[in-house]
Formats: sequence, structure tokens, C-alpha cells
Amino acid sequence: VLRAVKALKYVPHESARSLITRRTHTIGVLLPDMYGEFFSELIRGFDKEARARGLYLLVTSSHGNEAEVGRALRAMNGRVDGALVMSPFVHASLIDESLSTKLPVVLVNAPKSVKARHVVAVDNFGGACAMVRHLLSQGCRRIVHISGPSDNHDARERLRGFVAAMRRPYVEASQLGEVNDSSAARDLRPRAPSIGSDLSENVLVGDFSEESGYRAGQELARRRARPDAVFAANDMMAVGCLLALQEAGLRVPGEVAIAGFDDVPFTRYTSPPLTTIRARLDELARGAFEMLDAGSASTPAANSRPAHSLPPAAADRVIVPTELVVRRSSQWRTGLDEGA
Amino acid sequence: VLRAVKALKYVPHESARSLITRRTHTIGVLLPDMYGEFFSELIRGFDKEARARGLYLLVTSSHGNEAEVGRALRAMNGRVDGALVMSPFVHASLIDESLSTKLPVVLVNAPKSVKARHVVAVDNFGGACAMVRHLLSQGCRRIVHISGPSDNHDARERLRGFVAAMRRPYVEASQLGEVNDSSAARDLRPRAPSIGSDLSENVLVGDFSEESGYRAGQELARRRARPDAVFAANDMMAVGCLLALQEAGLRVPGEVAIAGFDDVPFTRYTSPPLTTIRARLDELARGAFEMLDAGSASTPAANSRPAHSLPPAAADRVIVPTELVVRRSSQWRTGLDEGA
DNA sequence: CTGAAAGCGCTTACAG
DNA sequence: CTGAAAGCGCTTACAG
Repeated sequence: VLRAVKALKYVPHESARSLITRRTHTIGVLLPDMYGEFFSELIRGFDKEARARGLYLLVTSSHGNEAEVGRALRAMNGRVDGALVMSPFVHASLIDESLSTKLPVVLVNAPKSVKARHVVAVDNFGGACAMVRHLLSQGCRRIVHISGPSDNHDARERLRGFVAAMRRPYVEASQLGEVNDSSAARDLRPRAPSIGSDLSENVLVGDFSEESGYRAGQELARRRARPDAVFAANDMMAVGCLLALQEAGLRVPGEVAIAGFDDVPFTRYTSPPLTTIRARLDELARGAFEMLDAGSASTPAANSRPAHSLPPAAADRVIVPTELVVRRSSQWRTGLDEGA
Repeated sequence: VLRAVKALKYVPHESARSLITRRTHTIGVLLPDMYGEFFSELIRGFDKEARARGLYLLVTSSHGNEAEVGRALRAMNGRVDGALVMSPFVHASLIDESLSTKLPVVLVNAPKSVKARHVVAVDNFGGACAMVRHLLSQGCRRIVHISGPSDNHDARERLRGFVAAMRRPYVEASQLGEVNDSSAARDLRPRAPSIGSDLSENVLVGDFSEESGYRAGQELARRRARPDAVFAANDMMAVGCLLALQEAGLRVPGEVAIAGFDDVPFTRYTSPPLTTIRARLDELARGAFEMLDAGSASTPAANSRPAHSLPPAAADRVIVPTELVVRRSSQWRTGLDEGA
């Protein structure tokens, strides 16, 4: 028998194999989209974690509505040992009816409103706060935010961080997140930049495209009271705005500082290089896989008491930190010196 | 019975399903790596084609040696309806012994030396020729190539195109590809730039990294007889070289023209924006999937005679064309005018 | 230690 | 038209 096996030409049929072993060594990944470098980096992070564990990735993307998401999830059933799902259309009941209940599922960048056991997310709020504080520390006072689409969760969180930090610049971001606006606890230190309850002066609505950033830049260049800093909700819009302001003859950062969000590769090569926020997508991927590990590990050991040494990141919700990446586009006073 | 099925909670087990239907609706994708925007774009192209056909993608990457490639291929067996494989370590026998014989396989960017039924590849040779001719048309005469690693097939083809076009600039690239160097047919028209049999003056060896392009740029800036154009084998090295030349006080494109290869996103944002070669990766993906379609379609209809209307791109080898993308970094004379 | 049987969850032809 | 049986290619426990 063993000779026959060794007599080459034979390769096991993995589908049949996993039917009985109940292991597929595959993680399903559902993404809303494949465009933009954000998703490339995310997939890269997932791939790295998968490789380290000897797992494969079953990838699907571009799901425009709930029905499509359901179909994609159902297609994963029995073919994956866990699923990583990122979609604006996902909610607990959809997952329940599309996926076997015993399958570990981790939601990526899901709003807090969707109740799920496991969630990993980027700290969009904290990153936006950090950027506002950085711009303030540069001496900027009239800061404008170009937001992403209002139905996008990341965009909303970044906007929320912008507004919160503008209103209460001296409070730590970590506290801001918890504080309710109507809280009785007030920050007593002086607030340099005031921001009205009407945000229309301080926020322009974009759609994450370079084109929308460009249009915003044109509008800002025309204003009588020009901002001294623009914080775009992503790098694409920041570079669009940069080009519009430069075309209008404004010096960046001399007259206007510019900053983005995401730290996509091209930010290093613009003139000036772009200050931005880097999300640790590698940590996000690691957190997601550790949750998956914990989830699948608990299934076979369901009868045994949980060991006192839990896996490192077996928390139900991992918020990965962001890093401020300061480049020339936001060196406002320095830029002024150079320009003068 | 039908009521029970509709009584929710039930989701079919796809692994068991595909065991009997012999269809997995999945295409396996094996990549050498996930780094760089080239792979992001490639995956995006594959994803788009897969979506259009209702297929899923089983992705694995970073296979450092033949054994790993074999393992990854074996893991696909019985789990995919076809495989797209791109790897420096792949050869016909490896595929034979790792994958079921009836599985359609398409090799991506494989050297001609590996004999395989289906191959899709980027026209690296033609693209490099086109770039050299463009630089010559700008009036450049002392053109230097920064090559990629010598064990990389794409890098070798680009180098081959550079040398061929430098030696016989007035011959069409399509002809160059076919002509043997020892061919008796000689080009009788004048050859403007002469290139010796010793390439050491005209070719610096890099490794596709920005760092290696930067070092090459430093070396070129020190030369007594500086080149008037640098053609790097990819965009990363081109931008590295650009930064080194600018640091050395040289005007680009005023004193030296620079060009890259790949047209990754950041090339639009450098100063000056980078002239480069765009490979139609969407067409490469389409060609690959059409071969897969043709391959799997023929299996069930093995007894019937092939229909007289074959699928469009059912050729055994698809070479996707490249496009020259001219931006400011290569506008040599214009750059000189500006500079002066 | 070796070999035949049962079964993973499905689909598909085939009796009733 | 409905329902029980066979079988996809494997693995695993269980007889011999």
C-alpha cells in the first residue's frame, strides 16, 4: 500500500479530506472592495499572519448589498475554519443565518452598533484627535477638515475625532472617547481654537477621491478667510487638495499646512511629503487572527475548563492604535520661514 | 422536507457539496510575494475577473523555494477549479506531481524555458524597447539602465529590451524580438547611440528596491561623463535614483531624464512626475481567466469535437502589451528650456 | 500490525 | 412526484 502511495501521481483531494478532518486550513476574507492601497495593505497583513500559521486565504470582495454579502458568506460555509469580514452591510443576524454557528467570525472596522463577539478596528477617532493636536502645536488655528462620505464608518469616526479635538484640544483623546458631550465635567483650561456648533465653516464633505479633495482645495483657495491648515480624512483627498492649493499659488506648508490619513505609500513622494496618520494594519491583522485562534481553540476543548493562560489578544474587541507621521506638509512655521 | 430546509438555520456545507459536484467555484492563486503595488494590482485584476464569473480566489504567497511551492500547489488539489501560478521556482514537472492532471493551470510571467500549456506574460521586452526609443526621441544619447536582480525573469527581459533597442534603435520592437543577434540580416540605417559589447558603462545592477536606485543615482552623479537619461527597471528604483540626483544638485529632467517601469500609483505624485511603462495587468488577468475557462470547458466536452468558435483568447500564450506613459521626468529638452 | 468498514455532508440517478 | 440508496475521496476507529 505504502508503495502505491509513493508511486507518485497521487495527490490527496483536499475537499474530501477536510470533510472528515473538519479542518480546511483556510480563513475566509470578505472585503467591501479591492481598490486603494488600504486594502492591499490589509490583505498583505492577513497573508502574513496566515502564512505564519500555515493557513490559506479565501478572498472575495466588492459586495454592493446585503444579499451579495450573504451569498459570499454562505459560499464560505464548510470551506473555511474562520472568517474575517469587513462590510458596511454586515450585521449579527446576517452572519447567523449565513454561516454555521460554530465558525469563529471576526468583524473588521465594524461600527459599535453591530453587536458581534469579535471585532478589530482602527482607532480612527484617536488618530484624528492626534492630528488636530499636532496641527495646533504647529500654531495652526483655522483648521478645516475634508471629510469622507457620511455613510462611511471610518469617515464618521475621523470627523468625530476632528470635532472633539477642536472643541476640547487639551483633553486626552482617550478621555474624549468616553466623555459625553453633555457631561457636566468641563475642561477648564483655555481652548485656543473655537469651533461653532455649525460645522459648515470647518468641514467640507468629500468622498475619499482625489477629485473631491481637489475641488475642496479650489473652494478653500477662494475663501476670503483662508484656513491655515487642512486635515483631509484620507491621503487621496489630501493630495488632491494639495495640488489645488498649489495651482492657486499658495505655498504648502508656508501658507497652509496639509495632512491626510492612512499613510499610503505615495505620501512619501509628494512635494512636500505628506503628514498623515498610519494605522497599524499589521497589528489589526494579528489581532484578528489571534481572535480566530482563540475561537477555534475553544471549540474542541468545550468541555474542559478554560486554561488560566489565555492567548495574548483574546479580547472581544481590539482597537489598534495609530501613529502620527510628521512630514514636511505640516511644518507650518518652518514652511513660513522657508517661504519668506 | 422543503419546509425543513426553509426552517432557517441551515446552510449547506460547501466542501461536501463540491466533493460530489466536482465544482468548487474557486480559482487558486499562487504568488511569489505580496509586497509592492504590482501584486496589489494583479490581485485586483484577478478579483475583478473572478467576480464577473462568480468565482472565489484561494490565495497563497511568499514561497521561498520549490518545496514550499509544491506544498502550496498540493493544498489546492480538490479545492479549486483552476490555478494561476506565478513563481520563480515553478516548472512543468513540479506542477505535474503536485496538481491533478485535469486541473487547468495558467502560468503568469513565466520564462519561455518552462514548458507549459498556458502562459500569460507582460511584454517586458517590448516595453523596455519602447522606453529606449522614447528617450532617444527626446534627444537623449547617453542612456543608462538600472537593472533588476539578474535572477529575476522580468528584470532580464527588460534588460534585454534595453540592450536590443540601444543597438538597433530603428528596428521595430516586434522584429527585434524575433531577430537573432547572429542573424545575417543587418539594419542598414544609421544607429545614433552606440553601445559597446561591454555593458558595464551602460548598465548598473540594482535589486528593484528604492535603496538600490538611490545608490545607483549617487554613483551616476559622481561620473565624469554623466548620462543624459536613466531608465530604471522599475519605478521604485527610478524614484530612488531621482532623489539621489536631485540631492546631488542635478536638475531632472533639465540635465538628466529619468524613467521607470510598472506605473505604480506614486509615479503621478513625484516631482517631477515619472515617465514609465504601464503593463495592462487587467488584460493579463482577463487572458489568464479566459484560458482557464477554455481549459475547464474542454474537460466535460472531451468527446465532442471542438466547436469552430473558440473563446476569444484561448491561445496557449498571451503576451499583454505595455503602454508608454510620458510624464515630466523625461521631457528632456523641455526641462532644459525651463531650467535655463 | 494490517485491512475492511463506516461515515464526513452533500447530490444524483433510480426505485417505488 | 416523493423517498431511500449509492457514492464523491478521504480518515479513523475497529475487527481480524
